[in-house]
Amino acid sequence: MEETTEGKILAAAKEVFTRKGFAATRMQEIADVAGINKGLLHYYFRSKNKLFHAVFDEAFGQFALRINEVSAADMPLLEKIEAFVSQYMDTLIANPALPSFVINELNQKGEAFVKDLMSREKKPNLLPLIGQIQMEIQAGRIREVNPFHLVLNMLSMCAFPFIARPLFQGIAQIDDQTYLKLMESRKREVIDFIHNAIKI
Amino acid sequence: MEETTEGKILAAAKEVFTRKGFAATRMQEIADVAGINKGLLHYYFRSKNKLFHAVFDEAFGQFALRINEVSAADMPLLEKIEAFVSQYMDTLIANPALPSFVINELNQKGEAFVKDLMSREKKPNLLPLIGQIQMEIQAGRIREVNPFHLVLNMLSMCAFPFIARPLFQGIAQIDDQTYLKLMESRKREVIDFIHNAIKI
DNA sequence: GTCTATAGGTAGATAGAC
DNA sequence: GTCTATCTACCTATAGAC
Repeated sequence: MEETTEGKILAAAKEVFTRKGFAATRMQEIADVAGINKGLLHYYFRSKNKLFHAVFDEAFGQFALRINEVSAADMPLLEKIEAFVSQYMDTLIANPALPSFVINELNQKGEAFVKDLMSREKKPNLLPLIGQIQMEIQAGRIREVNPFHLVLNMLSMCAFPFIARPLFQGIAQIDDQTYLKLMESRKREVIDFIHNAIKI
Repeated sequence: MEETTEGKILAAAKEVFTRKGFAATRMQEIADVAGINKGLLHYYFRSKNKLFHAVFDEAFGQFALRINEVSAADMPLLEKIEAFVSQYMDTLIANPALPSFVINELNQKGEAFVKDLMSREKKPNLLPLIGQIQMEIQAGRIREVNPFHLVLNMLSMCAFPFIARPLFQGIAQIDDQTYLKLMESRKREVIDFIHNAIKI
């Protein structure tokens, strides 16, 4: 992020909002992390809600963009799955707290919030990928799976380990660094898992 | 839940805490849902924190119990996977908001909270299941997969669709009932997916 | 046990000096 | 643009009547 005050605020807000969620976040803490005065937050972003939306919309837009790029790419299916898992997990390794942030807020803000989000330009579109899966099935090149569930499986295996990270780290008794290394090796594991699950 | 005042409070607290999370929950709303006076909440459970722990510990205990039952059961692996997916998803269909509640709070309460939780009697134990997977691999009865990741895959595919439910419902534009029906048919799909992924 | 009233503290937002 | 001081509202928790 830039060195401008606005940039420092956005970076700090992203850090605190993603870690604590909207309701538990205090404007004071954002100001402290940014190293500036609390009043400045309101000078740049009139309210907590507006600041939150600046952070959330950017995160969600990035998520949608990444999904759509791969979904609509001109690539053989198996390659596409490999590219998706690899790229998506790299993004998550770089921003481990992001998926739980997005999903928590979607859960808590209610239906109207989601409806509004899906009426934007930058919404995720999985139809190209689902269509491609259907074609591969009809051509007899992969096993007959439900395309919706296949996509859901792929997203689940990529994202869930990051969302449920405290749980698994707690169960397995491992530290942050070890967990992230596990996620690194996980990419290959998930790709192979999916390939074996759908091959004829 | 019982018809006693304490029972009504616990039921209401579970409903509101799971829907809004700890920070966004108001004691007043719990009292309203329970149909009682706000002061009574403090009479029965001294503080918001204590009331929260009563709800959370119960939910987490149930989760751990279910995991451990299947993990340690005396069953062939493929049967065990089938039983786990089927039973676990049934629980989630009956309590769709529970996993995101547990996981959100684990994310937000910090490391000390998780450490404390894992030092209890009722912690989840996946070692028996992982050991059994290792034995099957050594016996050459399933493909060589990383046991940790296999278990993670299974849990991910079961739980993630419920945690990310608003997202997928928004993307797919379907209502609550349709989504739950999709989850019903998903059980078979996930079981087959795993079997194909690990078979020789 | 159950209610009303209120204390005490905190957080978002604003006003105004510099 | 940036800071200090403060207003206002809300929320947890308690005190006390019934």
